[in-house]
Amino acid sequence: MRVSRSLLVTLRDDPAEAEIPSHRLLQRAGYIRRVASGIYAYLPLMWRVLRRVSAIVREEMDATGALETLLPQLQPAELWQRSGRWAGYTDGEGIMFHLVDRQERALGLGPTHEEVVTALAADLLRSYRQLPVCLYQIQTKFRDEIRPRFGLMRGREFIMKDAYSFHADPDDLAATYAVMEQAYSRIFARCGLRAVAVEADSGAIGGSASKEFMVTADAGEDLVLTSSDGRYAANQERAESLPPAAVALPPAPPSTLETPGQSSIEALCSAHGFHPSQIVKVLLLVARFAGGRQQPLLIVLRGDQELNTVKLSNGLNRAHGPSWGSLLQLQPLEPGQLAAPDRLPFGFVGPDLDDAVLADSPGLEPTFLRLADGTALDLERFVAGANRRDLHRTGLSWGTEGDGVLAPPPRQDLRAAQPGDPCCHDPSQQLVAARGIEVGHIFQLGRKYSEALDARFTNDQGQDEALWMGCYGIGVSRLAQAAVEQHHDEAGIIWPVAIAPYEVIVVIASAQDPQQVALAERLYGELQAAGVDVLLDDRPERAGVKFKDAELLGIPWRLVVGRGAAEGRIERVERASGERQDGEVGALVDDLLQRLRQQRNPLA
RNA sequence: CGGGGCGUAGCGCAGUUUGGUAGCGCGGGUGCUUUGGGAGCAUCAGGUCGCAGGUUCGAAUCCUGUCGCCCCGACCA
Repeated sequence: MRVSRSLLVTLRDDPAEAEIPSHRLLQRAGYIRRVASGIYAYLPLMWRVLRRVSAIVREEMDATGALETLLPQLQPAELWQRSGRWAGYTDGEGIMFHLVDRQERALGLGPTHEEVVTALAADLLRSYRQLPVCLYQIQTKFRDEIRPRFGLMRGREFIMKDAYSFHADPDDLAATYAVMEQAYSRIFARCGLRAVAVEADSGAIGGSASKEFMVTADAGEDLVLTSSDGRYAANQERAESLPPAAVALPPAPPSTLETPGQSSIEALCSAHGFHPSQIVKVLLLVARFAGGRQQPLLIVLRGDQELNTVKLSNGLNRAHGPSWGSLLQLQPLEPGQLAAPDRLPFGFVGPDLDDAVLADSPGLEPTFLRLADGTALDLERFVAGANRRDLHRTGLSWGTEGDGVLAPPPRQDLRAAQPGDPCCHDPSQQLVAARGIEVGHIFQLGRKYSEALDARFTNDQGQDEALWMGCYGIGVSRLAQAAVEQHHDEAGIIWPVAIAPYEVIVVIASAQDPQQVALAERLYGELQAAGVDVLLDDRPERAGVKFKDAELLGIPWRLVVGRGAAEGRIERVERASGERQDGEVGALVDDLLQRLRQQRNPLA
């Protein structure tokens, strides 16, 4: 392709709306344009990148035996009602775009395809002899994100590869899950990304085992915790760790403590010399369930620990979802929700707070659901609020009766793992925090969807049973931007060869010099004939402009035809290393072709 | 949804406090010079100042409403 004909529009200034480097660069170098919030046009250069990423994804998916399909984006509400997800995905802060057609039928734009693919499986799969099967597609997904941001990172319309596997038993599912994990590692490696697989929460999609693939980058929206020996990595939502040891509170009889205005752990510690682990803190929340129940929660944690809301939500769903409907929302209890806010001394609350503070509050259940993390329950003695303003108690303990003895709430794992915590697999290792961009997520779904949508097959015993399912996603457009986030410098993008829009750019230093033009044209033709994706910068610009653009675009190799053209000499510059070589055309090109063969597929 | 900010030429911005009929840089066209690291000079084109009401002799500027966009948070396969 000739640059003069390529609709290349680069910007000299950073676009005002872009915050992170990858978004700025993609916009500035003419790869994407915003059409509306979270909705982008992929310009010709970007489309080439996306096609190359897709090609790698296809090769690796095909290699696992998966079958490519294309499923509808417009989906009937009825399917989603059958899986039980319609309300959750469309009400309130649901993320599904939905509409009503001229016949008053409700439809949604697919944010994911479990329903459609499971309905198809129900129709097509009848016998264990057909299993396992894995279907995949590369297609645009729609999600009405609460806050789209960072360009393609969190868009409302984006390209995704999603795959769904069907199995006769859980072992076979686990085997395919392992194959997919391998395929994913290969895909990210081939795309030139440093990615780590981390244990993850399976979230709203449901299921048991789940892993996320994270591209490490400062702009990442997720916090990943890894052990320094590399044997453990997990999303913080899901991470497990050993709690750091508590500092024992010296034995003393129970007593009250004047704590004027000391409503935070820090204030308490600095005023009285406590260690945060000697204090028991109480969080008051309200959980809203699909059945309409608004349940006040009293959460007890050790003072140095933080609540992991994902663990709490999962626990609530498990214990109460069947009777109260699924958990919709978890929010702090606000004084405004109480009939008599004055009765509740926020900041001085202890685990034994009386349910009476909730009395007559409209909409709220009249009693707290009380839960305590093990770290708090394992304290022998502790400090806690006295349930009266400006007053705490010390020398408290857990038990059934006695002075200063509080009834322990039911135990549940609620604490968030933190950087610096000892690792479960080896207490001598500590967790280290890194930011990550989620580019892939694989799940063992189990039978959640097949049971809901009645996707059944006949097993080898002649019995009818629900299919076992897995699902596997890769954010294709997000992956492309994540690559930029990981590979750029001051001057612009530095594409890995495997996903670059073009592998080589031939720059004519002076388009007025017929000798330069002739040599560049010859070179351009030869490279094309050799199967190289090559750009020819034939614009009548000054050399400096073309060099800047080549760097901004991030083309891995630049061949400059300039002063040496008459002697058949050119300059070759590698974008990533900045390494320059002057030499005779033929030799430099031969060497380049060799390097390209290797760089196109680092795993080959 | 809560908090904050911004909508003025294709892009980046000034002008708004104190109302007087719109400007700068980049980019685009043309001509001359220049020609290996985002050139110089000259010249031209390009804006219903997001939109709708209102106040005023007069509104980019003041008031009301509305739409859009960005950031933080909540939220999120």
